[in-house]
Amino acid sequence: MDGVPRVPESHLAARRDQILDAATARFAANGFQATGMADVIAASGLSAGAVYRYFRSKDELIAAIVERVVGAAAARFEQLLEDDAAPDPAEAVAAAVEMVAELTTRGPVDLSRVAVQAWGEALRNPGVHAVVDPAYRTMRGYFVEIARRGQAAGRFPADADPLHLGATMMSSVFGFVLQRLLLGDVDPAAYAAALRVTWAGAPSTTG
Amino acid sequence: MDGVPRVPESHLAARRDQILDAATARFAANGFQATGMADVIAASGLSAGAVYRYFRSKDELIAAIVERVVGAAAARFEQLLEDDAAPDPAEAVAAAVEMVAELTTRGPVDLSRVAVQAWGEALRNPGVHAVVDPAYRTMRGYFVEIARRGQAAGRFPADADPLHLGATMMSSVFGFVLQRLLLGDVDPAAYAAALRVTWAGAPSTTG
DNA sequence: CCGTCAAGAACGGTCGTTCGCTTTACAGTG
DNA sequence: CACTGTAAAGCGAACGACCGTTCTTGACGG
Repeated sequence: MDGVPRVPESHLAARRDQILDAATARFAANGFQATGMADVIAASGLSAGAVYRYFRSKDELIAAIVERVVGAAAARFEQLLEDDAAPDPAEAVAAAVEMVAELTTRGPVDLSRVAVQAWGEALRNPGVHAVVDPAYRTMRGYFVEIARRGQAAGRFPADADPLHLGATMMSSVFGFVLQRLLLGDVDPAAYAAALRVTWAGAPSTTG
Repeated sequence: MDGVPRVPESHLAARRDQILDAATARFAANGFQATGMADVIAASGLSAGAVYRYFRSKDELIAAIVERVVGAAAARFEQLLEDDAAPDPAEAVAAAVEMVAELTTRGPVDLSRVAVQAWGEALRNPGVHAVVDPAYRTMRGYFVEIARRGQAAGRFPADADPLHLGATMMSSVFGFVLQRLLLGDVDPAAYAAALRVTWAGAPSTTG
């Protein structure tokens, strides 16, 4: 019945990535809403029909891109926890910032620009929020765990709230990304060094 | 000859504010680009022609709104500096977060939602960036000054970079705003308390 | 020769903005 | 204080452009 003329699945995935890469570049440059599908389609090198074969709507394309960007970052943080190393809070925050800086700027497009656009989009687009929320919760969960261990080691008061301690660590990452993009004069290494200074003050039982 | 029919200037300003208030509410709810002028016009209770009498374009309206929101916050930070009090870095950061939390949520619309939208918009709209950049530079300047005084008081190493120390403090504010909106489980008082814990560790020469 | 993939013209709808008209409110006048 | 001239203030239908999406058509491989 089916004459099944199938293109190798790897080629389909490559096409999908081709669209995602092109759309990521355009969205990073011009935001989600201000970028038209015609722009994305032209950048992808394909046709409108082809793009709509792989993504049913612009919203689905946006969600897929946000998922790829914040999902990759969340995966890195999860890996840090599974490695089961127990760095100082100071070291954990500084290393996380350096990791995010490297992760977002290694490719041809600055993925942190997409992340900032995703923040705004998540406030109005439930589909994007549903992607962003668990990803950032995972990342913050890493810091919350670091905070708990810090409490166990006597670096933080035992009665402090680990969730909010973790939230302040998470802020160091968000704030770095934002200030680097908006103000342009924040250097990853210098920022990480400053973090090590400000977080190093807490008393430690191990040294 | 001229019957100069002038409406009192206060009435003109009131109309302008009426438009700004309505547009702020719509933009806070739906973002700048995804909100149409028709939506703004309907919310303002005026007509298209009237709105376009006070603002020459949507971009000008957006810039005016962003200016009002981030400008008000920047003014508060400038005032803190002029008061010439020299709080601990810990106290300065915690108080700043509580001030921003109160400032953005006191009115009928959450202004921090507009701020997050402005971050994304500033990445693609030079006019918005030109408004956002100096405002946030002013706010960070407050923290940089706090960092300098902290160094003078021996709370930070003398060879640390005050700009990046200030940047990490600024991150505490950005990160609070973002996590409260995206994750929804960050409490201002508890977050400020956590900040006081984590920043209190640095050695002090005065106590 | 069937089914898949890609192409791109075309679609209805919505966008930001304009413009000609009406209404409003005040200064001058007697 | 009533009247009137005049320009600002307001209105809203209408505009061209562009939006995201669909659909017809053709090419190609099994």
